[in-house]
Amino acid sequence: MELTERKRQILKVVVEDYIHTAEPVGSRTIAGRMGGSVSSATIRNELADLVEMGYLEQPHTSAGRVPSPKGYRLYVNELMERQKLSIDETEKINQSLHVKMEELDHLLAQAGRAVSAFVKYPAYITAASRRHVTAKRFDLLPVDEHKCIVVMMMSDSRVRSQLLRMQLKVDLEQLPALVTLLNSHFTAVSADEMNQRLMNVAEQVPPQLFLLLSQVIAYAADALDEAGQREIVTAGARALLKLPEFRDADKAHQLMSFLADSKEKLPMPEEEPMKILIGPENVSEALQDASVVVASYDIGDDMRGLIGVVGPTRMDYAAVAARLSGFAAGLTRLFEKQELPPKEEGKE
Amino acid sequence: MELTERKRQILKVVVEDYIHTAEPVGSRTIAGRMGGSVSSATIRNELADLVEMGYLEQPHTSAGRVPSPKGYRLYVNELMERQKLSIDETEKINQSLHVKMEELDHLLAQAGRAVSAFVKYPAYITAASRRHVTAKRFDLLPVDEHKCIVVMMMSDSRVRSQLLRMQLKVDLEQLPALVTLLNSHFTAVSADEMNQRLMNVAEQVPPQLFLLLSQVIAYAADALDEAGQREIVTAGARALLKLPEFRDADKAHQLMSFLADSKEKLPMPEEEPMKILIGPENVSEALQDASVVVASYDIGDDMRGLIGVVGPTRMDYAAVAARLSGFAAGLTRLFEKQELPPKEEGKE
DNA sequence: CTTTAGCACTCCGGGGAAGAGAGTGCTAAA
DNA sequence: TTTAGCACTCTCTTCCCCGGAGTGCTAAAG
Repeated sequence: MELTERKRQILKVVVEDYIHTAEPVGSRTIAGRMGGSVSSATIRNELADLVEMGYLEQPHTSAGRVPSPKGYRLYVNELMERQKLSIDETEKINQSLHVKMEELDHLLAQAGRAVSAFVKYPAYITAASRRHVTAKRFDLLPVDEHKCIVVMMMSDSRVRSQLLRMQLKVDLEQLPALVTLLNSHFTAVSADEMNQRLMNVAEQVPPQLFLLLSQVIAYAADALDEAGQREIVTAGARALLKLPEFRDADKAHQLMSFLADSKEKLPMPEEEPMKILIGPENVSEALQDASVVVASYDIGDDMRGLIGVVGPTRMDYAAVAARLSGFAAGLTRLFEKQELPPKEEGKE
Repeated sequence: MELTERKRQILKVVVEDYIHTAEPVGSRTIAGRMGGSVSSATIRNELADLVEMGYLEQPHTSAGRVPSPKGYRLYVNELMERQKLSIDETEKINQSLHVKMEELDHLLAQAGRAVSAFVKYPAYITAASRRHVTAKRFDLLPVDEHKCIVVMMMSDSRVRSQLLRMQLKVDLEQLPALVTLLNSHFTAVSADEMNQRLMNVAEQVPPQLFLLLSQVIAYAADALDEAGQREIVTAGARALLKLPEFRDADKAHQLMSFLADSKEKLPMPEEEPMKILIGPENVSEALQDASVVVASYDIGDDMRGLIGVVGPTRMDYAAVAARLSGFAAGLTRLFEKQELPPKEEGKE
C-alpha cells in the first residue's frame, strides 16, 4: 500500500494532537484539523490503512488512533517541522547558562536543571574527555614538616590539589629535587605506567622520600582515573509525575530508579550532533516505553559532552529537539569563550 | 481526664500498628495486641477518651483510630523504645560510609544516598563550617608566561587551587615576592578585609603584578565565600512513591519539588544531637503533613554537619532515629580518624 | 464504679448494571 | 473515490446495593 501525501498529513495531525492531549485521536478531530476539505468518513478509511501499515495503533475497537513507535519514527524523520526558537527563548537559555563559572561539575548540574525546567522532562548531562588524560606538571608545597600540598596539572589543563600527610618527616630541602623527578619521570604517562616507573626509581631515592613519592603517585593515579570517568548528572526526574502516562506511582518509580541508578545505561551516542531514540529503539529494558533525545556539545577542543532528555514516547520531539540544540550550542559557545576548561577550581 | 498507664499502652499499640499498616486501627486488633487481658469494648471506651484528649483521630465514624500529631509527639517523647541497631546493621552502615575518601561533596552525596536506602525515606545532608573560614597560606606556581596556578590553603585545612590566565605577561622572577606579600598581608582575614587591603597595597606594587594579585584575591574571596555556604544534598526522593500516602502523583510531586528547590527551608536545628519534627511542628508549608528527623555529626573540630530524613507523619520514628544516629556516629568517627577534612582534593 | 457482652447503626469500598458518549466499520448512494 | 447514514462496540461514569469492619450505646455482670 502506498503512503500517499494525504496519509502523511493525517499521520502528522495524529502525532501532533496526541502529543498534546495524550488522548486517542478520532476521525472527526482530524477532519477538523485538516480544514474541512475532507469528511471524517474518508479519514476513517485512511486511518484503517495507516493502522494496517503499522504507523498507528488502536487501543481498542472504537477508540481513536494512537501513533506507534514506527509512526513516531516517520514523524521525526520526515514530517516534523524543525522548530526555530524565538530570540526571546534563546536569550533565556543562554541566560540560564550564564552563571558564575565554577567547577565543571556544578555547571553541568546547573545546565541539567535548566534543560529539565525548559522542556518539562527529566534530563541528564555528562562530560567526557576525548582522549586520555595524563599528568602534565607536578608541584609540592611544604606546609609544615608533616604536611605538604601536592598540585597536579593535567593534560587537559585541569588542576587538582591535595593536602598530603607525611608518615615520615621529610627534609624540606629535598622537595625541589623530588618535584624535578616527578616532572621528568611521571608526566605524560598513564596511571599504570606511573606505578611501573615508581618501581624503577625505588632504589635511586632515599626511603623517606620514596614513601612521599608513592603517596603522590597514588594520588595522581586516583585523580587521573577519576578524570577519565564520565560522571552523569540527572535532573528533574519529578517532572515525570506531571505526565499522564506516569500517574501510576509504580511506573514513575521504576523509571526514576533507572535514572538514578543505572546511569551507565543511558543512551550515549558517540557521533551524531543529535539523536532521537523512540520506545523500543532503546536498548535498556526500562526505556522501552520511553523516548530519549540526546545532543552533544563541545568543551573546548579536548572534551565533549552530552545532554539528553527522557520522556514518554508521546514526547514533544520538535520542541525538545529545538531547545536541546539551543542548549548544546549555548554550552559549546560558553566553553569556546573561556577556551578549554573554564575556571579550574580546587574543592575539598 | 487522666492519661492512665493503660491509655498510654493503647496509644503505643495504635501508633506502632498504624506505622506499619497505614490503616486505621480497630479496637479488636488492639485487644489482640494487648494479650487478650481486656475486651474490645473496654478498649473502645479508652479510645473514645484518647480521641477526646486529642491523641487520636477518627477518619470517620466507624473507622478505626489514627494517631494525631499530638499522639505521635507523646509516642516519640515517652512511649517509643529506643531501638538498638544490631551489630550486623551497624557494620553495614559503616561499610556504606567506607568509601575511598574523596571530596567532602562526594562523600556527603554518598552518605545521603546510603541513609535514604537504609531508612527507605528521602534524606538530606549538609556540612557547615562552625567558624569563619579564612585563607591560611598562598602559593603561586608558574606554568608558562601566560598562566599560573594559585593554591590556597584555608584555615580549616582545605585546599583549593585554580589555573589563572594572566592578562599581562609577568616576570616569573617576581612571583616569589608576590607570594610573600600574599602570605603576609592576606591571610587570616575575611574576604571584605582582603579587598580592603588590596586597595591599600595598590601603589606599592608594579601594575602588571597588581593585576595578577587582584585576580588571586578575587579567586580567594570567591572560594572562601563558597566554603562558608552550606550546600545541601538530597537523595532518594523517589522513595516517597512507595508510600501509600504519596500514591497521589500530585502530592508526591509537591513534596519532591520542595525537597529539590527549597533546600534552605529544610529543618536545620543548631543544638540538639537529634531532633524530630512532626507534621505541623514544621514551619514549612510543604512539610505540614510530613515529619522530619535530623541528626548532627562532627567533621573534625571545626565543622559540623546535619543528616535528615523526611517522611510521612506515619514514620517509623524508632527505626529512623536509631539508623540516623548510627550514621551520625559513623560519620563523626570517619572524620575523627582522618583528623580534620580528609583527603583534600582539587576538582575542575 | 469498671468491665463486658450484645446489638443496632454508620460508613467505606467493591462489584455489578445502566446509560451516555465517542468513535468505528460498513453499506449504499453521490 | 468520497460521503452520509447508521448500527455497533467499547469505555467511562454514575448509581446503587451489599458486605464487612468498626463503632457507640445499653444493660448486665463483676
